[in-house]
Amino acid sequence: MRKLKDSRRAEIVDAALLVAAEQGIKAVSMRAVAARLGLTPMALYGYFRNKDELLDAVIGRMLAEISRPATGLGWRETILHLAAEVRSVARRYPTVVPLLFTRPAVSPSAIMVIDLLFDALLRAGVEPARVPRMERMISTFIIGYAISEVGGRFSEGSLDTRSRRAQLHPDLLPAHQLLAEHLDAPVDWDAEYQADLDGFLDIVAALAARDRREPIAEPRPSRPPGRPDAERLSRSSGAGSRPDPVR
Amino acid sequence: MRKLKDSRRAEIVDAALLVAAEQGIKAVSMRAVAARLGLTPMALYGYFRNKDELLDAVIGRMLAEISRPATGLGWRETILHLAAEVRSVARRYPTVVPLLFTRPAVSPSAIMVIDLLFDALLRAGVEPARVPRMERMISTFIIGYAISEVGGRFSEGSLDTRSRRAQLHPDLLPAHQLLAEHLDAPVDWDAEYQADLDGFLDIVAALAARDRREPIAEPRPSRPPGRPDAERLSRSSGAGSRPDPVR
DNA sequence: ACCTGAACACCGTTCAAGT
DNA sequence: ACCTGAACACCGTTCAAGT
Repeated sequence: MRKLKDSRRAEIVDAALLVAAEQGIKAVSMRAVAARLGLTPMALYGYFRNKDELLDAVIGRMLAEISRPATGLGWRETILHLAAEVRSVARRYPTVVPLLFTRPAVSPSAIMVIDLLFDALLRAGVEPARVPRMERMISTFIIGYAISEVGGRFSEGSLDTRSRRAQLHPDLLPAHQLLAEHLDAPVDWDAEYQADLDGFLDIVAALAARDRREPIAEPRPSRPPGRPDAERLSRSSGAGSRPDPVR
Repeated sequence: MRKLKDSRRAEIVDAALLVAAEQGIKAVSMRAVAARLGLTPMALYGYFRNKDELLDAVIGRMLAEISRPATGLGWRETILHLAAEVRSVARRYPTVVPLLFTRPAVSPSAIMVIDLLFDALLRAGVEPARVPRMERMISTFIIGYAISEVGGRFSEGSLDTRSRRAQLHPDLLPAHQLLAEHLDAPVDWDAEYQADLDGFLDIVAALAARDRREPIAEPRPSRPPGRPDAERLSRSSGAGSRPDPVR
């Protein structure tokens, strides 16, 4: 089992990812993957104990498409890079992404991404004891948002006020009525994602400062530095810049 | 189709949820659900167009177990209540929860929960235009964290440094090496969830203040009011209380 | 109005066998 | 070392029929 040719194993995983990309995750059957390689289903069991193990490998293969951040990038740009990569991978393989939340992050590529996040947070000056949970929060947000977007949790069905009202008596949804005009507005997902993530990173910066570790000197490229607070969370929602209450 | 007895429909959904709770989501087949009711699989197709539609109803049924927050609760307690309810539902039906991220939130119970969140954010004083995305961020975190915990993304496989090192050459994981002592420490998930969520709510409060809408007077029960910042994010990680850099 | 029976085109996986 | 064939116990869903 362990010494079957690795190249064959890779071929199988590639085939599975292709099937997923082309026909959805439901189409990824041992039989379909084997057929794509001109094999019998049973051939795969020489390389994977069962289908779950194959799917774990598919997740790893997908995450392996995340490119390493360029060396010399600051901690903030590193995280933004990784977040953008996750997003682009999610769009490339939308039906595979939900598996990320379903299986533990055990593949080498997943662990390497986590290591890069750890490293970035340490460079940000976050206290080491706090780094692991900070990483969990950030990656929960990044993955959660990616899945929600491609998986349809944010899609029309959930946004359209009219279809909601059609299902429930309006009186049961008072807040929806108050927000009606804002619920049907088109959403710029890229901007929202970017702004929310920026907000997170401002918090990271604030925590790092609080930890009294010298944050790596690193100007924020997109706006003047020195305002490590939650302001970014509101950026793309149309409010003008107002005095900042937390500083 | 539309006028088949609603009670029968509910029986079917209940049966499906029971099968899921007892034998996992994979065991929820049209055949198994039907058998539990003494029916033929084909009987279900009178009530649901297909299996996906049944699963959507199962999600709705699960969310219907979320209890309404008591009237008179403040916005903050309302959100904390809902978050705690999602968490407890997730533990009750761990294998069903991942479906939350897979299907749009279209069931009446999902919409009602969202309406309660909208209402809480409005009462917090958040500008209406900003409420929908604030809701998306909060519920992404709440659901994402719930799934990660029950679904195993945070489980041993992903936390144990030793097993990671066994897979990859240590030199490839420099940050893991630096953090080794903190990675094997036991995690109090409840405390982490609570603290992170508190951090979010501090941000909400800060944004509301910035929006210049009068926040509903509402003392924070768990600590002195008036510090709407990111501090809570670090609460349970062992750092003593230090001067707050953002205020 | 509600349900069944038979059939079709699929699954994952085991076991034994082939080269 | 690598793969196949046959078989088992399952799937979701369609169609026609029953009461």
